[in-house]
Amino acid sequence: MTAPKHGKETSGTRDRILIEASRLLSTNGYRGTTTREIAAAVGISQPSLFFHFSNKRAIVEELYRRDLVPAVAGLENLIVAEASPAAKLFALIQGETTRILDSPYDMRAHISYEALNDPDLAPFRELIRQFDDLTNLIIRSGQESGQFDAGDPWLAQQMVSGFLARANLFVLSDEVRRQSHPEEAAALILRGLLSDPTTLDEVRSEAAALLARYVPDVPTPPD
Amino acid sequence: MTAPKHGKETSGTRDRILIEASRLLSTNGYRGTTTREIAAAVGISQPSLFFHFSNKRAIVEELYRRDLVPAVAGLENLIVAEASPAAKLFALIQGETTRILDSPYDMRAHISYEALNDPDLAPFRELIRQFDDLTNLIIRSGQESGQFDAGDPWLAQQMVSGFLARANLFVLSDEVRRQSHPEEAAALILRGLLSDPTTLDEVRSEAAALLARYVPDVPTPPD
DNA sequence: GTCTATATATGGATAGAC
DNA sequence: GTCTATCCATATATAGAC
Repeated sequence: MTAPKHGKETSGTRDRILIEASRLLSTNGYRGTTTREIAAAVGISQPSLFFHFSNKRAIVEELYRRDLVPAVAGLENLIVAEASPAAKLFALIQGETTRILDSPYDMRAHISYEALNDPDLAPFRELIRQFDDLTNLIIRSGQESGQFDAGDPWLAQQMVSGFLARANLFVLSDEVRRQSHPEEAAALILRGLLSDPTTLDEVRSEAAALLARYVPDVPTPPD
Repeated sequence: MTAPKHGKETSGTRDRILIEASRLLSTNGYRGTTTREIAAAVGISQPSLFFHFSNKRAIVEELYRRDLVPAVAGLENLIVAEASPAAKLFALIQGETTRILDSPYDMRAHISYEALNDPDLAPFRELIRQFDDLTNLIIRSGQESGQFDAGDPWLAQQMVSGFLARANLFVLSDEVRRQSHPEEAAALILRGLLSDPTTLDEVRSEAAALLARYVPDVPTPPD
């Protein structure tokens, strides 16, 4: 298993497989991406893939693990923090957008859930559901406290999740500004939700403090 | 070609193929959906598909044509209408969401663009780009007139497009309310954009008049 | 308009050498 | 850790009967 001492540098080839696979999977879909294509992109022969991963599904599994586990962990950290719902939601949108933009993997694929249709990947579909539920929870508590306008919390959650899913597409664009866009996106959505939009600046600074908490641990893959 | 007299009732089997194919394509992706599966869902043998469509790609082509052509046509109608940018954007979000919810086809697939990766489907990718550009145009003109807050128009457009793409996913949910949600979604986004949120009700009624215009023609497929 | 039979290609994964 | 050769399953599409 060549366990690394310093937490980084897992294998080299293995990481390159994940990166190239994420791009191909996002572009051509799960069954549309062949192991030959992945191998060619990495620069090894097709059977060599199976030294690093037991099968094609295992590659996707690892990608979703690296993408979703930190996302849910970060959101859980936000939930339990001491802050107003608006600040939590602001930090969620800003933090998630930043995380997506900084990720070495191209996770556009997860927008469509196509790869997740495999029954073996059901646990990850469950993680997405959990993420959506927690987002919903923040919105509802904001509505109950009066900080958010009344309205269907489900719809507001779809708006947030829809934007975050879209953020995975930003990797394709040269228009994205890593520095300002995550915060601007959060402000745009919060303005739509806040009962009193003039409180946006308070929310923003409260969220800035919270964001320190939104630094998910990098999980150690068991494979 | 058995040209229909009354505009409806194209073929029967052909329509059923499109409906079942849209579901399967959205669930399993383009290359993940086999012609055998589609045929089985329709209740015919696999080779019988090729009587109605020359090949698998032609099915996807027709689906995207039926989905995207009305969408762009409706948006173009809105653009040339006499109304404020905010009213146009409101009508766009409400109208598009309604159209998506009413569509007989499950177009979740187009969220990921996966099927569109085929070079032969490039024209439809172009249509999506056009739709996004027109949306961007409305937002920019609203910012220039001062009706919308300053901010990156690209980001605001991504928010709108992200939500509309997400709306394709609503077919999976039993939480969606066809009547109220399209309008509520439009209001939520507009509140985030308007310089003066108190004008939302004026915008809403201006949009209601516009929506009559947002009734795209059903295109006659050439195939 | 739908069927059975089948040609032909391509994909995931293994065996075993180096 | 990577290679070549190869097995076996599955996919699209065609041929031709009914």
